[in-house]
Amino acid sequence: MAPERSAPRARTRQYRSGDERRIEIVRAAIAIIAEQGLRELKTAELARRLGVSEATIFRHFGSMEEILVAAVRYEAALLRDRIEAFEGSGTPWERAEQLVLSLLDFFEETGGGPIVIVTGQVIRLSPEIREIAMKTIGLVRRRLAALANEAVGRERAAASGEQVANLLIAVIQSSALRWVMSERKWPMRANAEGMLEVLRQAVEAREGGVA
Amino acid sequence: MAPERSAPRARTRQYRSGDERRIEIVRAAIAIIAEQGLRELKTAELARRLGVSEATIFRHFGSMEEILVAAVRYEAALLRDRIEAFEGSGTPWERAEQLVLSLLDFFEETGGGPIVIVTGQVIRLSPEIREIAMKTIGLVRRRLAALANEAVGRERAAASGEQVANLLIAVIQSSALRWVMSERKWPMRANAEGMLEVLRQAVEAREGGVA
DNA sequence: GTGGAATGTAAGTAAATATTTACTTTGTCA
DNA sequence: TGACAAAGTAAATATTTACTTACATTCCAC
Repeated sequence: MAPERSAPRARTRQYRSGDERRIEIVRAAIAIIAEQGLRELKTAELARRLGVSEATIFRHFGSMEEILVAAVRYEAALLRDRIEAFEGSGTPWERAEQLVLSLLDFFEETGGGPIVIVTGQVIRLSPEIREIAMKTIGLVRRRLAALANEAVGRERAAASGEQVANLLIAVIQSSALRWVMSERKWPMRANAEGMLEVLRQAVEAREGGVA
Repeated sequence: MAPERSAPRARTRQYRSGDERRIEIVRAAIAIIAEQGLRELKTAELARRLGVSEATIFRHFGSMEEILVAAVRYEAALLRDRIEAFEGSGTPWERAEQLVLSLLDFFEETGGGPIVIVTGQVIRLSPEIREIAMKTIGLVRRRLAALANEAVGRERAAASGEQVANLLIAVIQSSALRWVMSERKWPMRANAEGMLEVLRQAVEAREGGVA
């Protein structure tokens, strides 16, 4: 039968451990930012989503600012783990492509959370948050640059590998942005695959190259 | 000599025509978003920047929402004009490169305003704003796609020109994001030039191509 | 099973923010 | 010149928002 007319709160309190609750809060915060934008992140909205009172949120965090820092830390850690766990197979270029696509799949799996870091949406919240975000993007960049450098071949100037890595980051950011802007209708993976195909030709041109 | 200790308002009222004032307001709004992010856009901050009272703002706009819509419209129009005015010279590919760099220069000249459209920062404010922003990006994309298609050559599948255009958009977005994230230290133009050089090779590989 | 610690919340409060009101100053044009 | 419209504002008001307090419930170690 129908539950309640419009239960303002779950009838029975949902007790959680502090750690669990903090993670719930952090994930809800990221979800709101990813789905509705930073402006819509409010304590009331957070409480509503979790089905708890606003006071509960402040039992576990001292301020909104703390929630934001924890949220960005949390997403950054997820992203870092994903990158470090990545292996891939085949040629360096194939692995670079796989990494890009794997990250985009990851964005989609996790509801777009890491996108708020990768597209700089949170960067102006505080210097601390900025640093975490920048460090994380730097990590992605270095990983891609390593693969790109291998793919391009060592005889060429190292700079070109960096530029290919920049392009791969650009593909990630652009695909993510288009996904968000299209209200998640435009698939990131398909979007990226088309661009990667073009890039592959540049890399092959370099390999076969002038030399 | 020193003006006032900390004049809370200009001693003499600054009268403007309604049209002028509305443009001032709209530009200040965009400047705040571009420099400090959407969260920092407040009527008080807007009034402070313009040296007028908050009531003045509401004489010219019915609500904050209206200001936002007007601001996005305004920036979109600037961007559209810039694209339509663009000519360029040389081969189609050279002109495509020039257009990308010209847009980045434009972002910098105008204090980063159009970036809030191109990187989707305002897209979730309202359906109306979303539509304006999407339309504008679509315009950029089509212009680049036309040039890219010419550059790639007609004998190849039309899809590839589209993909090259997507990459050019990606270069624009990524360069702009990096500029914003670096607190405007990382130069957009230099960043993009490196990537364009790599892309050129892909296009040339296509031209000379398998055929 | 009990008592203290952890978790939860209803009902606040204070500050911030958008918006309105009632009134003043300035421009303009007949 | 004077009167009407347009622009400006100080001082409210209404609402939203982050955060607190005082108390209730649940967990868990003993």
